[in-house]
Amino acid sequence: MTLIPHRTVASQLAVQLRGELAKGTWHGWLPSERVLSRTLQASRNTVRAALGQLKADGLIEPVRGLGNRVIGATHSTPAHDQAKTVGVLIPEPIGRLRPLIALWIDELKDLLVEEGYRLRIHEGRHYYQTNPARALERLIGQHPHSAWVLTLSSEAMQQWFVRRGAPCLVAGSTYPEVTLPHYDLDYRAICRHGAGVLLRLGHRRLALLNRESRRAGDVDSERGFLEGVHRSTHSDATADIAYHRDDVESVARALRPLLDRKNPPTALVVSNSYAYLSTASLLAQRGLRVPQDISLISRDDDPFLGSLVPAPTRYRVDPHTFAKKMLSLLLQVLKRTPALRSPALLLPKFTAGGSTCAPARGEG
Amino acid sequence: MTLIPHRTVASQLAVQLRGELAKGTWHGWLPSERVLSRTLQASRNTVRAALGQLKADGLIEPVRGLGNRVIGATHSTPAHDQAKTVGVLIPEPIGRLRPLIALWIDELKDLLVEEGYRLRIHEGRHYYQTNPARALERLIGQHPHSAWVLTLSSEAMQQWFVRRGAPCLVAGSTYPEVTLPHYDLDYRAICRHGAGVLLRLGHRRLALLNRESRRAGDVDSERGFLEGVHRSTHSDATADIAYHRDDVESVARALRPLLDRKNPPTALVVSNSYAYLSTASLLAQRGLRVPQDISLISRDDDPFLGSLVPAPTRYRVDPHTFAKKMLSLLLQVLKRTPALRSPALLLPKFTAGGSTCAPARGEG
DNA sequence: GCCGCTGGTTCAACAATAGGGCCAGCACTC
DNA sequence: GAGTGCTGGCCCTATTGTTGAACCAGCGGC
Repeated sequence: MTLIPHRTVASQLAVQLRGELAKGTWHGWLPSERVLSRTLQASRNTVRAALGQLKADGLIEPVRGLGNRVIGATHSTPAHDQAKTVGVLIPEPIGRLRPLIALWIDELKDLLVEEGYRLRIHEGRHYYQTNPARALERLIGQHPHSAWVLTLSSEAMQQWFVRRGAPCLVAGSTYPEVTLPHYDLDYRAICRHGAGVLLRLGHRRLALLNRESRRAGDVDSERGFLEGVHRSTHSDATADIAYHRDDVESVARALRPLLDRKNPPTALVVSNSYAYLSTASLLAQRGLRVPQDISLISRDDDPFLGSLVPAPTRYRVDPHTFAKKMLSLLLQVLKRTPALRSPALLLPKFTAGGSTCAPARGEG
Repeated sequence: MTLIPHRTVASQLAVQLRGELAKGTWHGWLPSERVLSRTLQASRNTVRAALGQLKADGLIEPVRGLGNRVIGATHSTPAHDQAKTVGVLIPEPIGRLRPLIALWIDELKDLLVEEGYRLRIHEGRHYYQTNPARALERLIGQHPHSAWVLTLSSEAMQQWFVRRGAPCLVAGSTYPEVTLPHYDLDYRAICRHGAGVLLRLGHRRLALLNRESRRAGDVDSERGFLEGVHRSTHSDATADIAYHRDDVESVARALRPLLDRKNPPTALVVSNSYAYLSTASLLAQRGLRVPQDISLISRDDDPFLGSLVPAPTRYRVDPHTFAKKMLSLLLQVLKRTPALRSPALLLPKFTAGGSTCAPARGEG
């Protein structure tokens, strides 16, 4: 079973118009949009959406007051028979990424196949270094994909793609002043909410175990967490932040000074579910019990968290909905639909687990 | 210029479905509306609208509780230009499978695309029930794939495929007297080796926390584990076996009687890395420390195990090599190469971690 | 200046679709 | 016989695509 590719009327019209252009139906100028709207029996808005795609392909050039000029068929539309591929940048082998990320990338791959595109995964730490220009320049020179998807992207990467003007979609948050289309979880809201949950339970010494990488989502997490604590009605509440690098050792290093204090925090919010695993097992090694001695919230979700005891209080995401949204945005990038405004962020569903409870008496 | 006739998605789907019916794609019953909705990537409402048109044409007849029956058209000319697709059977949504399994399936999918085949994933508990004949018959009637890949397959499934003679490859071990091509890890050798490692460390009361499902690989695990203990030079060594169902509660139920004994085991081998997570956190809840109080070995590997402290002693597999081997076997099945004898099993690499040590004095 | 045409932009109203939930009927397991 | 999990049938709401209209700025001819 093969899927029908272009479902919207606008896309169907674009296909049809492309065909007419190729046949040489019109010389010099296209019929006016109002005329096309009548003959094609579609509203002018819809016709304009179709014409927008042709314009993006360089087939026509609209001139205000005159009409849509047919661009010389000198080049046989190389943009059209270009290999329809999309590149995805990831920092690590897909097997080392969090399963949830692998899941939505996988699903996006399937969805793109149905649209006639192929997804190629490019993995490499060097794209994520402080000055990735060389590596990226070489990459997109070697792999002429129709568009790029950036996961876990750094600020330098995002800025490079803006400067370079290569069609791209950020899977994650963008940095201030970076105007790329993007889609992400609302980490700010998540961490603000998490702080509120812990405060309501009676905790007053909170800490966020955040990632050191300073990615946009992590910065947002930090902001949200601090907002949640400081804008609360509990002026005696304190918020600490410690940083890890996703590996066991760095989590241990981040955790140690917090726990060695005279008054250690009674509740932690942990970024990255791998780090949650490390945290939970490190606490167990120190003889601390979750949640009696310390409450835990996982900012991120992953299937394996469901096998832990107690079940982590966390924010659950459906990789399917994420992939669908990424697809629709990606198609906008690919078809260069003009009105590409990044949509609202995804707010995952809070799931109370057994890893949180009120602090021990005298501790709050 | 000709107008495009069917603009709504529902009409397009109706046209497409009519074509499939005429081709004789389906025998007896259409795929369920929910499945069609997924494969056609349209909402069930839209699919139902399309099916309504077919029903009005008398092509299908919906039966509540059963499905949409194909009327007449006893097309005995199926699969003329059969789509080159391969079906994979999995018991649960791919997101709930172990990440390592998802990884090799994903990689196999990519490899098959290069060979011109498409991989379709069919998920459902009912294919794994005690008598799956009905569900399987219906499945392969609805989805005429060129070959099938069985993961986590039960004995009844394997026997059904043998009887039915459908081209198929078992990703896993086969049961005795089932002569299907297959490829798997050598669980018997793994568990025999694991028992030997623990015995050499000085443990004498060992236990295997095995899966209840009695899948071929689990049966092999049990045999290998018992061999490892009983054929050792330590005649005082004991081997217990407890069963879990992959979920937290059943792991807890399996663990409790073992640990409540007067002389609980000092070392465990755990099947399924999710169960390893559950075990580790349940032990922590009881105040038992790994490895000082009890040693753990994970029979299975998965990326998230690397985030645990202490690092689990385990047997590591590379999903890439597994996928490559699966591809070559699958191509033999697809091309019906006569000499198809299943190759040697894959023996993963033993990796000593921090979760095993010699038993406490007086315990061994 | 006027007019009538062109594309560019915005808007509210509407229809199609997506994505749920809930129900009754059927087959299988326990 | 109770329980589970599938099926189609039906309902609801949110989102999205589409419509049809308005108004603007630019161009050419009168």
